[in-house]
Amino acid sequence: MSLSRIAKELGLSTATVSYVVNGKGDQNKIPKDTQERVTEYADKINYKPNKLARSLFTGKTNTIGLIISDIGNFYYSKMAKSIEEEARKNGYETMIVSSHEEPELESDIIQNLCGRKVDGLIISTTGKNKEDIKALRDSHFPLVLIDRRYKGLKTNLVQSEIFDGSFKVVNHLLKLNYQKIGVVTTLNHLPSMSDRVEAYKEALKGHHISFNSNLVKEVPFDAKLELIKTVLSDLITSPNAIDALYVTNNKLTMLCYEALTEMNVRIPFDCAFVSFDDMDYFKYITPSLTAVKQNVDEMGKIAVRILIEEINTNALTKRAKKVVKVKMDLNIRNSCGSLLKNAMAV
Amino acid sequence: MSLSRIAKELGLSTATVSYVVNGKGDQNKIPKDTQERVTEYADKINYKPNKLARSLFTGKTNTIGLIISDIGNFYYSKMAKSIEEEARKNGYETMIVSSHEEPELESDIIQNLCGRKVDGLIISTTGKNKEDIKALRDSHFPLVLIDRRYKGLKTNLVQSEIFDGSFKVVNHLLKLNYQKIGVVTTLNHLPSMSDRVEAYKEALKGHHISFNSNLVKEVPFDAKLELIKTVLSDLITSPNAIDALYVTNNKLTMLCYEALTEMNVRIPFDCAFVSFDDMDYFKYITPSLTAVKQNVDEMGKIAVRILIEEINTNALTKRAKKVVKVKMDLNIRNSCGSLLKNAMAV
DNA sequence: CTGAAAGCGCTTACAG
DNA sequence: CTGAAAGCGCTTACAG
Repeated sequence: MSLSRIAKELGLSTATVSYVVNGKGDQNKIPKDTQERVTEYADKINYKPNKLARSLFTGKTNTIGLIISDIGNFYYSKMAKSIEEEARKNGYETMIVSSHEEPELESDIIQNLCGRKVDGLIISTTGKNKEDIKALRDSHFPLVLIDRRYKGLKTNLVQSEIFDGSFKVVNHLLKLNYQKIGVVTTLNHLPSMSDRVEAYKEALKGHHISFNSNLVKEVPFDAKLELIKTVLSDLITSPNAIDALYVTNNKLTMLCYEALTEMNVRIPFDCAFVSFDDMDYFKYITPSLTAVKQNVDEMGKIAVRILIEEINTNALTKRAKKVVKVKMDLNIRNSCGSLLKNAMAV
Repeated sequence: MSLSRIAKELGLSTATVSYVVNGKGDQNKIPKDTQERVTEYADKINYKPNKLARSLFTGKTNTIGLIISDIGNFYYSKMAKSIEEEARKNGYETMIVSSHEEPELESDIIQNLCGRKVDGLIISTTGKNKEDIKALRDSHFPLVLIDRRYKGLKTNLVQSEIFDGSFKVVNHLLKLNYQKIGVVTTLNHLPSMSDRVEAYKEALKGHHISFNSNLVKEVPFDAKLELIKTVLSDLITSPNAIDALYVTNNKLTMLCYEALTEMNVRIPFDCAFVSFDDMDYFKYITPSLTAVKQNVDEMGKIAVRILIEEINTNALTKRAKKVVKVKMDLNIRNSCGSLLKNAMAV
C-alpha cells in the first residue's frame, strides 16, 4: 500500500521506488529493469500515492479552493463548472464549497481550505467577511474575488460590467418611453447590488426623470412570495403606479414574475418587465423576459487565469491587483413590449 | 506558524501545545495558566493547524468526496447543495468535483480523492466506470451511488422510484386518451434511463396498446437542437403522427420544447407534452409542463446518512448494501390538455 | 546507480 | 504535570 512497503518487498530503497513511480527514473539513472520491476509491482498491488504526505512535504496541493455563496443557484453552479474546467486544463483540481450566504460559514470554510493548504482561493463572497478577506490579501495568499467585491478593499477581482449592464437595461425601458420605473432589489450591503441601483439613477438622469425613492424596494435575499406581492402591489397602485419594473437578480426575477402573474398584472401591457441576470429559460416563459446577461463562463475562466498567475509568482514580489470587468449582453425579448411601443412611437 | 514554533517560543513541548489547541488541555492536566499562555499566543500569531499533517497521522480527513456527473446541470447542483448541507450538519466537509460526464475523468477523480484520503465517496456516476466502482466496493471503501446505478453491481444506492415515476406520467397521458405516445430519450447505457422506457412499455401494456419501437427515439446526451428537430419532425408526421410526447430528462425536455415551438407545433393541441424531471421554471413556461419530479433534496440527505453510517462501521464487519428508492411526485399542469380532454371525456 | 537520512507538521502513547 | 520520541507516507539533497 505504501512506498516503503513496495521498497521492502522489492529489496529497494524508498528513494528508488519514489523516483520510479514519479517518472523520474531515467533522470536518476535507475536501470530499466529495476524500473520495470517497480512499475509492475505497483500496478499489481494497485499502488496509489498518499497525496497528503506528498503535499505535506512539497507544500503544494495543486488544488484551488472555490467558495461559492450558493451552489444551488444556477448562476453560481454554472460559474463553478466553468472554473473547474479551466482549472483542470491548467493542471489544478478544484475543491468547491458553498457558504450558503452565511458569513460565519464562509469564514470557517476559508480557515478550513487554508488548513488543507490549497494553493489559492477563488471566492464569491457573502459580502460580510471583509476582515477575513483583507487578512488573506495582506498575507499575500493567492486570491481572486469573483462576482462580488468589498468597498474600499483592493483585491484581484472579476466582475461583470455591472453598472454598464444595469444602465443598458434601464435605458432600454426609457427609450421605449416608460416613465415610472419601479425597482425590486436586495438589501444592498453588496456593492454589486447597489451599483445596479446607481446605474438606474444615472439612466433616469440621462432622460431628465427625477429619482423617486418610493419606487425602489429593497427586500431580503431570501424574500418569500408573500412579501414580494405586498411590495409589488404597493408599486403598481397609486400614487406609485409604475409602468415598468426592473428586478436586479435572477431569484427575485422569478418571484416577481410569479407574483405579477398571480396578481393578474399583464406583462407588458399593465407593466413592462426587465431583469438583471439572464437565465436560459427566460426566453421560454410568457412573455419572454428582456434581461442583461452576465458572461459567467468567461468570468470563471478569467478568474482562474489570474489566480494561477498569482500562484506562480513569488509571494514577495509586489503584485498589482488585477481588476477585470466582463461585458454584459442585453437580450431584448417581449416583456417590455418593445415592438408594440416602438410601432406607436413611429 | 507551526506547533513546534509556538512550543519553542513559549518554552514548552509540542505535545503540550498540541493538547491545548485541540482542547485536550484539561484532560491532560495542563495547568490553566499554561493553557492561557498557549491560546493567547496562538490567537496572536493567528495559528491555523496544518490539516494535511493532522490527517496524515490520524488517517481521518472528515471529508466526503462528492463526484457529480455535471455540476452545471441544475438538477445536480441542487443535489450537491443538499448533500453538502447534510454533511456539514454531521461534521463533515464536502469536496465537490464534477466529472462532466467523462468516464476517464471520473476515474481520475476517484483516484485523486482517494489519494486525498476522503473518508467516503458519494458518486453520481457517468455510468461507464463499472470496474472502478466495483474495485472501490470490493475494497470496502465507504461508498454510496446516487441517481445512477450499474446493472448487476450491488452497492449502496439512492435513487428515485424511477420506474414508478415514469409509469405514472405515461399513465397520465393514457388516461387522457392519448394513444400514440412518442418518446425522446438518451442513449441508454444507463439503467436509470432504460428504466424510464421500460415503464413506458409497461404502461402501454396496461392500456392494451402495443409497443411501436418507431415511436422511441434515442439521441446522444449532448444532442443539439438541429438533431432534435429532425427526430421530432419524424415523430409528428405520418406514419408516426404521435399525439403526445414523453421526454425522459430535463435537458432534453427544454430542447424538445424549443424545437416544437420553432416548428409551430402547438402544445397540447397538436401534441401533448410530458417530462421526466421537473424544474422550478416548468410551471412558468407556456404551456406549463406536466412532469414527474425527483425529490433531490431528500435523495441527497439519505445518501449522506448512509455514507456516514458506513464510515462509522468497522470496515471488516460485513455490511448489507442499502438501496433506498425515493418517491416521485407527478405535477399535472397544462401541457397535456388535461382540462380540455377531460371535459370532452365527461 | 542506489541507499541512509532528514524533514514536512502533526498526534499520541509512554516515561518520569 | 510535562517532554522526548516515534511515526503517519512521502520527497529530495547528499554521499558513496
